[in-house]
Amino acid sequence: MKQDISINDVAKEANVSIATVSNVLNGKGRVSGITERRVRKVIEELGYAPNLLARNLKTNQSGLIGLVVPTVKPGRLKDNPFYWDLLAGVEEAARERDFHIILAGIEESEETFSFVRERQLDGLIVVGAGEGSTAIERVQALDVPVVFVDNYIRNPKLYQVCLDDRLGGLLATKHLIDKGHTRIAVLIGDIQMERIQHYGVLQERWIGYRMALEESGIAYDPSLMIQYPTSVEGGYRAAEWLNQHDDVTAIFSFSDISAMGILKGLKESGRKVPGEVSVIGFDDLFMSGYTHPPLTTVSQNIQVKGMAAVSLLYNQMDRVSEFSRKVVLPVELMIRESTGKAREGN
Amino acid sequence: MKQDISINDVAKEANVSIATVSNVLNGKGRVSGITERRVRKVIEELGYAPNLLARNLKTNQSGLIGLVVPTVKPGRLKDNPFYWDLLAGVEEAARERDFHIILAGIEESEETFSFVRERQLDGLIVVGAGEGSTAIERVQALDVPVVFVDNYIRNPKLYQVCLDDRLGGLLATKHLIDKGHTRIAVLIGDIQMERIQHYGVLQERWIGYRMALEESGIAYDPSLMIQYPTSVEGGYRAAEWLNQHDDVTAIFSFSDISAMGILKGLKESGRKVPGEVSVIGFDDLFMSGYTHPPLTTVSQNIQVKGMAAVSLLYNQMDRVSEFSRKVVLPVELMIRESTGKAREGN
DNA sequence: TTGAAAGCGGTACCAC
DNA sequence: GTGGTACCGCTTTCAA
Repeated sequence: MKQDISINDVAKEANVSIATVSNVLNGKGRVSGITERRVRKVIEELGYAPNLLARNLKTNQSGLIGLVVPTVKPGRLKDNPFYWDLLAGVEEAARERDFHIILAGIEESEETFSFVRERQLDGLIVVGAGEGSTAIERVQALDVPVVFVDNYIRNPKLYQVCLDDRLGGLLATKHLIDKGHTRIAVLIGDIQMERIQHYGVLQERWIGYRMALEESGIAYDPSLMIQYPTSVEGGYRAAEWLNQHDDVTAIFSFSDISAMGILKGLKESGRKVPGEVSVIGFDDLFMSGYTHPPLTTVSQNIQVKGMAAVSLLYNQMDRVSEFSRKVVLPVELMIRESTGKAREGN
Repeated sequence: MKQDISINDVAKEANVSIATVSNVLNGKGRVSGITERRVRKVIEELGYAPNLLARNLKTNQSGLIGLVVPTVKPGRLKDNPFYWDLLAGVEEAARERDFHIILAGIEESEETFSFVRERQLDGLIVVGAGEGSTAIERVQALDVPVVFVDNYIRNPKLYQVCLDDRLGGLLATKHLIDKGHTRIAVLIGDIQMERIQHYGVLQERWIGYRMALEESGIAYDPSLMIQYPTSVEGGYRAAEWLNQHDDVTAIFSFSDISAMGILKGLKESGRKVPGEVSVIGFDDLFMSGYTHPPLTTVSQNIQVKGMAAVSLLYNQMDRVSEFSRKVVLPVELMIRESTGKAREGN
């Protein structure tokens, strides 16, 4: 490790005190133009860079924002390209104020979030923790600015950014109904329906789904809720389910990832999309326009989501008073080719 | 901000000195079992967590690994799901030794990497900097453990992890030739061919391509090198190019991302894949099995790549002597449905 | 086995 | 305008 040049070296070289060097560094205090120039020159020459650890120790800020994303297996980040876009948005917004992003995969159930305090993080963005989980309390106990992304938490004190999921669910379902579908399955995720209120995102989409049915006078049928995981594999299995339920002509997958599994499974069974079954997803991932057939889905701008989260964090740090602590981002129906008219004769 | 409990508070509460607390924390020095128990109890009660900023300031280590990924537009991370997988691998490996990942998008040309020294990063993983770029020298000047991912740098002193790109190029091309193709275009990326030696990854794949041609006695035709960007958009434009070059029956895209653009473009022009044109990619991204048609491609395990990079970093930190500083990961041909027999009659 | 004290590299207050 | 200096919270000699 190369020995670092410290503020002392600069001060010595420039024949000033470290206080003065610190002043020119931070533009605080009064420093004469002449001195400032000299100091800057020395800084340049020596290639001095301040040690943020020291600065932060003193100021008690780290300039670090933690991004907490869920893991699947212990220690393995969830395999979803979604997160990269989110991260990109977060990074971009953080960079504007010279924050850096520290990334941590968290196993919801057990993790302690101790690194937040240990590293003196200035803010935390938590993605997708269920309301049931104790993670939320634990995070709040940290007493650090936090923004929750894609959580539905019934607490107006909390800063959150989420989607208009309900509208998304409504739009998607309506679209299917418009195409003549009445038996519409939902790949809802690996949850028990009794506990759906703990999964806000899913619940909202589900409510939207039900609203659409209701508007059209179609009865809600709980047996149409497929409780497989929101993953490619889960989608694949959902395709099998569809094969055994021939009266079902359409399926609404609550994520594009699993919709892709559905598409794949259906294809392997030789069933036509949308000829025999219509498939609609949610997310509009980068690749969703490239599946076979291109996936009809509910679109969201994930990158903007990341930026919104950081912005909310800044509000907290700046103690900006706000109208609402909750940012709801819009959704849009993206009609492509995986949905079509319902088959005749049911 | 909640006022933090410091080591002083613990010491006071436990009636010991801070040195003793420090000792039990780090398992160093000698501490009697009875004292240790008492201290631990207090730590527990107070919910004390050590301030890493302070510790790191003292020890001159940060427990942080920087992951540097390229940006496209100023401040915008490159939109490629590839990176998420890489990150997942890095995070997983880092976590094993309680390192955290700090993420930074870098605009190759100008960025100073000053944050590496400012934050006292313990290691750096740099993804995809071209040999031409000065980034490499600048990084080395930092004098911190560095691993380069997907760079080809002809410097055996450097730690690198990369793929057997040449073999990948060879395999892909051979596969096409076996199917009877002789006019095989390459979507090589947005570069000038004279400067290809600055883009090691591309160059290696390209060499593999040429080797395959040579083995089969097919002449290399420079006019078949399409110099559009390695992006969906670039691929889309490449499809237009293909439309104007009817004698070309196959295209080898140096990334799956751009292959998807090709597929899309071809489809919109009503051209059949692989009936009229065969398309082969490189990467085997998560979604490549879900395109239409499923993409034949050269497969790599990106997550393992990330883990390998961290492992190489550890070697440096531990001053482990190694056989080679370069890890070459294997590739595998993944034959799916976007490649087929060449059209009759040329 | 334990504790006092000297830093690590900065910031910021206060005196000059 | 500038400099002296007391911390920030921890690790680490070195004595006791």
